[in-house]
Amino acid sequence: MSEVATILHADLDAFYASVEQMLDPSLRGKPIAVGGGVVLAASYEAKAFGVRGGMSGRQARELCPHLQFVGGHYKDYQRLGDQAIDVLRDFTPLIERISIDEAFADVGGSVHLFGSPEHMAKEVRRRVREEVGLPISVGVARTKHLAKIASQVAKPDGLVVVDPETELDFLHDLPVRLMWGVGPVTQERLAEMGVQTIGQLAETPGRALQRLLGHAVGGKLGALAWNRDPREVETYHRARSVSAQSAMGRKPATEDVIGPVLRHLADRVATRLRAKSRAGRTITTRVRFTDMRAVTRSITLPAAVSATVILADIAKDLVYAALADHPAEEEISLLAIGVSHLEDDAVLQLELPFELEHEERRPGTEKGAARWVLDRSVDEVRDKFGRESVGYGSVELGERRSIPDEFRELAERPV
DNA sequence: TCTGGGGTCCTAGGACCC
DNA sequence: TCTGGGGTCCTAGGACCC
Repeated sequence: MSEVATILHADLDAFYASVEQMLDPSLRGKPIAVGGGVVLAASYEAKAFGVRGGMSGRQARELCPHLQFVGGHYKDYQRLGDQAIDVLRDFTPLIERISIDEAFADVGGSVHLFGSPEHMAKEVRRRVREEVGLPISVGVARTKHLAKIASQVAKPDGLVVVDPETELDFLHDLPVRLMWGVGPVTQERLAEMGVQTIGQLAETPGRALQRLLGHAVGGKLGALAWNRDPREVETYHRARSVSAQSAMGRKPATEDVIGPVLRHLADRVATRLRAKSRAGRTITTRVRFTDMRAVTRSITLPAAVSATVILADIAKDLVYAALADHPAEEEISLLAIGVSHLEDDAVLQLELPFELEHEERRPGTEKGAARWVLDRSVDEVRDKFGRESVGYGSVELGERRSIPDEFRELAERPV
């Protein structure tokens, strides 16, 4: 086992809110939130009032009457997030980006160039502050799990280095909620057993944990509590599914609502699949009712699909199947489409001359091919003239969506 | 004036095959 | 006729992450 702490976890603080405060100095020092109906990010001044991400706008305003909601500069989020991670890249190519504002780095091979990991962490923080203008917290430790916890402990705008000699002292007094994989439900289940800290978790017999939390979760948490984390920094990652969803507040479950929304979602998902030269065999839809209960329906096809119209047609069948099983529900609050079981799309990669050979793989045969050709030309026009130049579903929607499409793209991971 | 959006992984039961 | 076990795939639902 490596005895040196070489893993960095860097995490921009209150990211969207910090960007807004950087761009508009009049917002600095004030409680602000990015979002509207729901809080996407809150500044530390707002967090002091108990405002948290994911909270409804109304609830946030009750907690913090002077809370100021600011519009999202979505393009800037992407640009500045990239810029901050690029600072990390100056120290090592071994970067695992987890999201727009967060990444692991293994600097073990860079010590002879740049000095100790702690020194590099300080440099990263200094440069991100000076060159990007944003606060970033960094944890340094021997494992990813410890580094991630360390950066959380370091927030806001701090640095925590976990000495390999004192790892268990660091870990065992912390609440279990800080562990990767412990959410509200698991925290509550553990609390019922009297387990509040990671140290108490480590003292709990593995069998009891697995009985309470299931084989996988119980085993994983037990290992982490005993400070065994075998994970390495992974620089390459491929998506296993692609999905899109649309919350609708409260709408009647009728064709004039469902049709346009599903076509729009299918368009988003299928366009992204084709851009990655991928297609998927399993189509999943989700319908959420007004009381927040949700049902899913899925089907696995013999061949992978990426054509917009085919996806929309299948999704529609699945949604109506779900609704047929819940005849009492007259209103819905969300629709979603997902595609998984992804494959590289040979047709797309080889282009037209080889298309006929592969046609039989696609449901609908020659119709499928014709749709694919149409979809590709739409993709090309949009590449040249912008997404809105060709409408599909979105035009019919004819209303402003609460979350702009640019923001949705931010959640995308590299292919 | 309402609870966003995009992902990963796990579990459990059933179908089907050997 | 009843009885067994193992493996794989599919479907529905959940917990969790950012």
